[in-house]
Amino acid sequence: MSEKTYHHGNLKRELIEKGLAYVCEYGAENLSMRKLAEVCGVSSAAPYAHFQNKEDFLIQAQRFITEQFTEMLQECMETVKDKKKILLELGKRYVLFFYENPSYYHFLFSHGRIELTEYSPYLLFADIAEEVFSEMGVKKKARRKKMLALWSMVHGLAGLTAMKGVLEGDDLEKEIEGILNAVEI
Amino acid sequence: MSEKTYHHGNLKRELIEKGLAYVCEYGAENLSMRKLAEVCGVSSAAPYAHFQNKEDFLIQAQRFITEQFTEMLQECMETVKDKKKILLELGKRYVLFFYENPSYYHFLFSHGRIELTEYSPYLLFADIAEEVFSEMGVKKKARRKKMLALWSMVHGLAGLTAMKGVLEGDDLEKEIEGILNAVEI
DNA sequence: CATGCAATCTTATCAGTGTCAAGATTGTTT
DNA sequence: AAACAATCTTGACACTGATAAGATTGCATG
Repeated sequence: MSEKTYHHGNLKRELIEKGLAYVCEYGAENLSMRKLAEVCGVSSAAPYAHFQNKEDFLIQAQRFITEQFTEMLQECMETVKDKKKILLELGKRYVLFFYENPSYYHFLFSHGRIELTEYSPYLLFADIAEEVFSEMGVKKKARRKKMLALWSMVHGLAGLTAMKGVLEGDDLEKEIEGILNAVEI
Repeated sequence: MSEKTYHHGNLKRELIEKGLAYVCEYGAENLSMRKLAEVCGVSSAAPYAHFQNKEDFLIQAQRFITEQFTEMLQECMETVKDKKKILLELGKRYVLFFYENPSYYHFLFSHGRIELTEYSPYLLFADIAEEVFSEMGVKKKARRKKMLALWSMVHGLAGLTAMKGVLEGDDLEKEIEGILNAVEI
């Protein structure tokens, strides 16, 4: 495990994991490829065997988080049987995911790097929302509006909680629930 | 005006203005102090007479935008007489402000640089919202929840529109209005 | 097994960046 | 006019992203 061999063996994966840990601790703007290489005990040019450039690394690291986010939402969908409560539950998880790692929110949505036109897991929530509204018999135009309103609220609340000092309760889950329930959609 | 003197005379202001223009065109991550100095026709160390460091420059540039944002909201408040429509109108302006300059949204909210605990103009919207709810007779606890829900939605919608491809209509103003009206607060 | 190939890693090296110290130039005050 | 503070330049340092050339290794093919 800790043998020093010429070939690292698992560098790409370790770069991403250590990189994300670094982002969480020191912020994305302080992450450098060289420091990252050093942390992984490898020369400063080694990462460029796995990533075209820094931008490419950041994109792949974002995808890594994105996958976890998607899995979390999908797992949530399967556990919640009550179709009526599913939107609330998904929203709560959406917000909590980024509350637990505020750095991820900034890291993901900061640089306009993420395209929302193509399919992206962040649309997952939007898709589910639209589906639920559809089952509730809401018509297409209104459905899209409701979906965007809900998605905006959830995404916005995630952003606000990722900033300092907006939400501070002992029972955050209840607090989020209360906010999301404060509007009639 | 375009005389080349040793003392620039208005450098601090020009650095901020040209800096923001640069951010809008090429993105905040490509802005460097040296390039900025060059654009202003001044040596690379000159900016450091006006700003402690890059971070300090960014903060002051953010304040510059923040002031415009605040003025815009306040002007909006004065023109709209109907108290019931004021929240919708403010929300619309909030979103449109960042739609017109998506770079500003990323520039302002990306780096966790902005503290929302202390008084910040972004709380202005929240403050007004809470006031309006208060006049509507909503009680304190519920009022706060409604306020946060509305603020989240507006702020989130601003964020989504600042990304590519979420909102694309001929009449964007109507579209935003429709979305904000899709929920009963 | 050995030979060759492709992947991986290292060692320079380059241009660009943030930042500072020292000194030059200027506006302002006394 | 002289002194001072503000402003700007030059020159330097360490750090960064990135590339080219070469070293080391795993693996497939004969």
